Amino acid sequence: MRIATYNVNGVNGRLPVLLRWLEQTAPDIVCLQELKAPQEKFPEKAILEAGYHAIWNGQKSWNGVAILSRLDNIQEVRRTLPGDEEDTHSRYIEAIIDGILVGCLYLPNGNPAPGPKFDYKLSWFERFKTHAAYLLSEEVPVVLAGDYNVMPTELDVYKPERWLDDALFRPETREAYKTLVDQGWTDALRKLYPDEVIYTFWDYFRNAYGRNAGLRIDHFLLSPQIAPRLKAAGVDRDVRGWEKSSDHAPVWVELSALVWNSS
DNA sequence: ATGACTCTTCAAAAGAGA
Repeated sequence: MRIATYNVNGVNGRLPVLLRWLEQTAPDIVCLQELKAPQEKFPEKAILEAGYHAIWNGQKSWNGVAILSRLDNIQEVRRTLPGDEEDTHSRYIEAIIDGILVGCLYLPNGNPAPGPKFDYKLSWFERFKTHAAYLLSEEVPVVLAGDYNVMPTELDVYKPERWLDDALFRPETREAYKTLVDQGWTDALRKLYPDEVIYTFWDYFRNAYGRNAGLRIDHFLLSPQIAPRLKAAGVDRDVRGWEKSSDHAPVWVELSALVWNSS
């Protein structure tokens, strides 16, 4: 079972890239962020023809998240993050697929910081932590995948000293991520590659991809009921080099079907 | 320290992204 997450940066503008990547790598489940499309403009037909059923939460111009599955077995649980009825951003959607609860998130960027956008980021983060703690209390297999807009440590930034005041790297943001993980989650890529430089984003400026001036901001968090099934994980780095690519690359985890019980 | 690029939209300039 392969689950992937991909910030597409415009699901219609990037559709050829998305379809090519789906065909090449054929993940079982896909979380998409930054659809940048209203609900009625989601390319459902093209996605279906590519072999995927989908649920999505669109929004005009910005945000937007979706969950795709090769099997028609998506049980939608929610399409908003609990805790603030006033929040109009489409940044969260959650479903149960094959007994796995999948949460697809697009955490706010938060720049410029400090300011109202940074406040929104931190309050969204707090709501997300509250919900994540609830999911842990359910003691079921949970995968929280998406664009967290956080570089967790200095290892995750090409030049940490340049990002100290940025909303993606400020102490408050890193602390929020750390306390989230410390609830009992496994950061899948760091678990398998504790010391490696891994990036999931390279901006469009100054040949950042060519220079490998990247960031690791797209993450997979696994609950204890599924973390032992983690077999492999990686970044489809080459996709970032394709024509008309998103500024993010897809990230994936491979989960074994069964856990070996040593007792 | 700036600005580099690319997306979106009542469709030209502007906001957002990270």
